[in-house]
Amino acid sequence: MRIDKSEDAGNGGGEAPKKERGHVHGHVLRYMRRGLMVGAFLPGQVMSLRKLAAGFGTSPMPVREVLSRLVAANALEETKGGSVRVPRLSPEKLSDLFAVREMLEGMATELAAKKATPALISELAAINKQLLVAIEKRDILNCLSSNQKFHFTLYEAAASDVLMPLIESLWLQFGPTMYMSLLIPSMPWNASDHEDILAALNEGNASAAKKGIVHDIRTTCKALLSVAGSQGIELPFAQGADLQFDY
Amino acid sequence: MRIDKSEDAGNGGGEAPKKERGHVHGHVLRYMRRGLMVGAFLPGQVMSLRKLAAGFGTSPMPVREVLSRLVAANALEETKGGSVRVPRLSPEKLSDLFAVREMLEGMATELAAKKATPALISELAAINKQLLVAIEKRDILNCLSSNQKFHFTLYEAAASDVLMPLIESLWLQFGPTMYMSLLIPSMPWNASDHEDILAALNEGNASAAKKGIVHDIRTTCKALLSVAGSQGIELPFAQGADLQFDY
DNA sequence: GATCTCATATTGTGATCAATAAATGATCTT
DNA sequence: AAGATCATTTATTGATCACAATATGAGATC
Repeated sequence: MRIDKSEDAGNGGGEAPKKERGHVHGHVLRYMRRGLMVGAFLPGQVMSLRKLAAGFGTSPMPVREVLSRLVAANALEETKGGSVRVPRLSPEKLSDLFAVREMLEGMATELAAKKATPALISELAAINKQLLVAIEKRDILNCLSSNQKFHFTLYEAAASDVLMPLIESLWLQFGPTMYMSLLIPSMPWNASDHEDILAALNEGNASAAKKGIVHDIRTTCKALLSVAGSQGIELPFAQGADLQFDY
Repeated sequence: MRIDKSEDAGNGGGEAPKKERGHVHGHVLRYMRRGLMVGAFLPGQVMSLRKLAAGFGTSPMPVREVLSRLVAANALEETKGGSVRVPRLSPEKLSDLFAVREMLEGMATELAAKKATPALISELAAINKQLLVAIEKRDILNCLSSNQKFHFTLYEAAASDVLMPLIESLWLQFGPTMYMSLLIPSMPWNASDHEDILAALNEGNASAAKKGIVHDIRTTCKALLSVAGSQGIELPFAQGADLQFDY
């Protein structure tokens, strides 16, 4: 069969729009997921199929599928009109979210600690060093990124393909709010719990590692709630409708 | 087979293609979710967009979106070719699944117990009565259905819109396997833990209620694993490719 | 000046189409 | 006769089209 795909190369004045089939939505999904965790999208922002498709250089169809999946993962919510937007979290929901995080990520940490290898620990230490640098420079993007990397490489070591998707769903949910909060000057940035966790992993003390993660999560939650209480979660943000694809 | 979502009847000799816009996929999604929990789909079964669309009397498009969401919720998995199928659970994954169930549903039960009203308790008691009847009659369908109803009305009382979706995701995952296992004669059917939970709720004893749920889940897990061990999870089933929409 | 109404534009939804890729079956060769 | 190759069929995927509902804005009315 194989009908000679041909005319991309030799075609001099190629008018062909270069069809390029094959699984675009995987790309888009990864991009959006990362974007949600790292602050490319803001709470309350509505996602437009056509705008996003234009941004990704594709048709609305793959984007529709991706948004659909993110809605299913509770990372996005749909309005009565069928549009999807980034949810705006109430302090209560944020609190619930972090309570569940403590359980799930605590469990993952415990499992991971029991399987921890020296290679894993040194990898985590390296990531934490990057995090410290990002904190030093007040670099929100790299701070979120390396913090996420630290947690997820740790949980990945638990090798539980049932815990992992649940944890990811939670991170997708609080991601945008987390980014918003880091914009506030009074928000404390620290990674002291990570040091404790590394120490616990070195000692092979699983329950101490778990305690460390739980403390880390609880501290973050308190910080988030305090800035939410002082300034209100709903900050006025100007860039509302526009996207930032350059990260 | 024809699902007949609404006014097919009134249309006399309707030649009109019956455009019927407006959110078909909600129907399909609810139907599929229930179907997964109640045994309409079997582990290993591959879902055909066209077949399903024909069954629902719609085009492949809304079905595609629904399947996409179910994949995102880990209720279905996609093959390398892009098809989606009902996952076949390994004993290890089943065990992991139920370990997480214990945590999440235990937490939900504890919260629910603290908010339990007499109305809720009597509702749960009524549902449990239906369950007992179903067990008596060895009616798999109503057994699964009322068991699911018992658990979910209990968890619903926790009023946590972060726990609920996670729990639903878990149920969607083990649903098909659960149905398979109930087909095995040696599988024990009982609802004794539910009685204990009702008693705990009546006493306002939250931790006892939690213990009851955890015990219920653990018992179910052991039963599932034992039949998996004796007969293997992968039973040969004939109806593989066909669907049963009539439940 | 505020509110209600209507027209416009933008959005999502569902259907159809073209094209790729996988699965299936048949034919040919060894 | 058994295995491999190739063609046919069927599957999903991405693009485009038509329609409906919603949101937005301007204009008129009270």
